[in-house]
Parts: sequence; structure tokens; C-alpha cells
Amino acid sequence: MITNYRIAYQQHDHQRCISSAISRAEALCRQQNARLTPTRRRVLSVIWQSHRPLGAYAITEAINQTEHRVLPPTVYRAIDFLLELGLIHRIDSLNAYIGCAFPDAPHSDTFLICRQCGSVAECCDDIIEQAISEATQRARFLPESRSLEILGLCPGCQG
Amino acid sequence: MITNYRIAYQQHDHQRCISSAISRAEALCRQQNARLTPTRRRVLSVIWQSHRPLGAYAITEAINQTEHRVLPPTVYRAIDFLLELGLIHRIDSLNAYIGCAFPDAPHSDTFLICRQCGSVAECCDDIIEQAISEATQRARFLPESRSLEILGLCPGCQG
DNA sequence: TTTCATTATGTAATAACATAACACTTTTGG
DNA sequence: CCAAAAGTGTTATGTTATTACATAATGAAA
Repeated sequence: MITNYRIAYQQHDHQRCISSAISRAEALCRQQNARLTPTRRRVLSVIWQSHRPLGAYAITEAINQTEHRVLPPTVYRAIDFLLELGLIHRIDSLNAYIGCAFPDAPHSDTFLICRQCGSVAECCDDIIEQAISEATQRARFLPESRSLEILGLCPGCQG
Repeated sequence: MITNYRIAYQQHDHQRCISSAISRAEALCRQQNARLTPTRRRVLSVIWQSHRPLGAYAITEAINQTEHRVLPPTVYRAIDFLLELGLIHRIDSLNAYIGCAFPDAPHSDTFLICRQCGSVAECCDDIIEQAISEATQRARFLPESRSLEILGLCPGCQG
């Protein structure tokens, strides 16, 4: 079984985290012949400023704090683009968006949302895929996509 | 392993489905000393009209088609009440609400959402609980609640 | 049964999230 | 260079949810 974590709340060099996210985005766009325009890059970069999901309007505001100016439709279009490429994820329970920790391969995610510090960790665990596959088979349901969001306490907030 | 289904798309006597939901709600409220007021009962009943989730504004409209009149805050308050008692669930990916198929016991649900017919089936499968429990343990995350929504095709729509 | 605290609802206004429609600009490929 | 396609700007509006405050109904205690 392959198990993969990307634990947001671990100590890490976040500047590197951001720049690596951006360069992976660049690589992916080159590969897919997609255009990582300045607007899109700005949105991605703002989303990666933290490991807390950001709402579309918060992203808009953040960009407008700089010398650039955007309105919600522009931001939503960038979000759609980034979602489609798998560079970010939408957290349904929060109406917010977060950078993808595993943008290189298609995958299903589980989001671990800390209700204390607000961080979200992305985890890919085959045992969950297995379980969902079995359960849907039993129900004779044909799964195509899914969203799994777990609310609780991250290691750092369990005091 | 205990596995439990409540498959919305199976043929069934839906009138009975509704009235049984209402009477279970009554019983639960009696037991918990909670008040199933006319407004709350109306909201619950509207939600149970189908196995498709309904948005708060659709619920509002549906009630306003009758001789009663409500505004969104009232509906949202009723929704909050019903959610708290576990009589309905919120489907985050749809911003909509659906009757709970297992209101008698606390449980975690998996929602099987058919993208064709819009029906939502609720399923409780221990294998999923197990998997989530293992995965969160590995991540040292302490889970408190979760939402798992699977989009795909129900048996009837796989034709 | 009156009183008082609690719980529930009515209502207006607005916040928060998201998209439609159309004009304009930039990029890309012939 | 030109035309088509892709991306962005802008206005307006749609959709979902909440705040704040007034009023009404309920229930428990005196």
C-alpha cells in the first residue's frame, strides 16, 4: 500500500514551499500547453501564501493590496483554470481554495482540516480509496469523483 | 462488519417514506425535549418530498407555495435545528439539504450523489470508517467530524 | 394564573460566494 | 499581417447565508 502525506503543519521553509509550487505549475503548464498568465500566477501565489484555504474574495483583496487590481470574475476564472489543471483544490465545506500538494499526478485527496489553527493537510491514502471502492461496489454505485473533508485537530493543536 | 444502505433510487412507497420520517422526528424530539414546531415540521416535510437535496431557497419557495409564508432566516433556523438533531444532512458540494435515512443513531455518512438523476443515497459502511480511522491515525490527526460525498452514477442511471 | 426567562419566529438589511453577458485585448497559428 | 482563439475588464446580477432587532409563543416558578 502506498501512503502519501503532505502535512501542512510540519515545520518547513514556506518560501521554498511557495516557489516550488510555482515552478511545478510552470512545468505543468509548459507540458500541457496551458498559459500561466500573470493573473493566474498571482492567484496561485496568493493561495500558496499559507496552508490555510482562502476564499475567492480574500484572494481578490490580497491581490488588490498589491499594485494590481482584479475583480471577482477574473479571480474565479483563474481559480477555474488552476482547478482544472489540478494545481489547487476547492474545500467545499469552507468555500475556499488551497494549493495542491501533489500536482504532478492525478489523485484523490483527503483533506485534514484543523478547526483550531485552520490549516489543511492533504493526504492520499490507498486504504481510503480501497474502502470507497468496496463500499460503492456494494451499493452498485459507479463513482466518478469524490470529496472527503475531515474536521478535527492537527498534531500541533491536540495539546 | 456491519454495512448499512438506504438506497434512495430503489422503488418504494415514498408517501410512507415521508410520514415515517416525520414520525421518527416527532419521537426523537419528544425524547430530547426539543420542539418540532410547525415551521420546523414544514421544512422537514418539504425536504422529504424527494430524495434529491433541496437548497434553502427552494425550501422557502416550496413553503411559500402553500398558505404559509416564510423568509430565509426562518428556514435557515429550522435547518440548523434539524441538522443538530441529525434529522437532515447538508450536502456541501451542492449547498443543499436532504433527509437523514438513519436518524435514530449517531453515524457518519457517505453520500452517493447521482449526477444523472440527482438522487442522493446515504450509506454507512464500516469499511470506510475503518479506513478513515487508520489514515488519520497515520497522520496523527484527531478526527471529529467529516463529510464524504461521492459523485457518480446510481444503478438506475448506469444503463 | 401571573410573571419572567427562554425559546422561537418575523422582518429588513446586508454579507459572502459565484456567474452571466458583453466589450476589449492579447496571443497564437496560418 | 490577419483571423481565430484565449484571456481579461467591467457591470450587473444571481445565489446562498447571516446579522440585528422586534415580536410572539412557550414553559417553569412563584
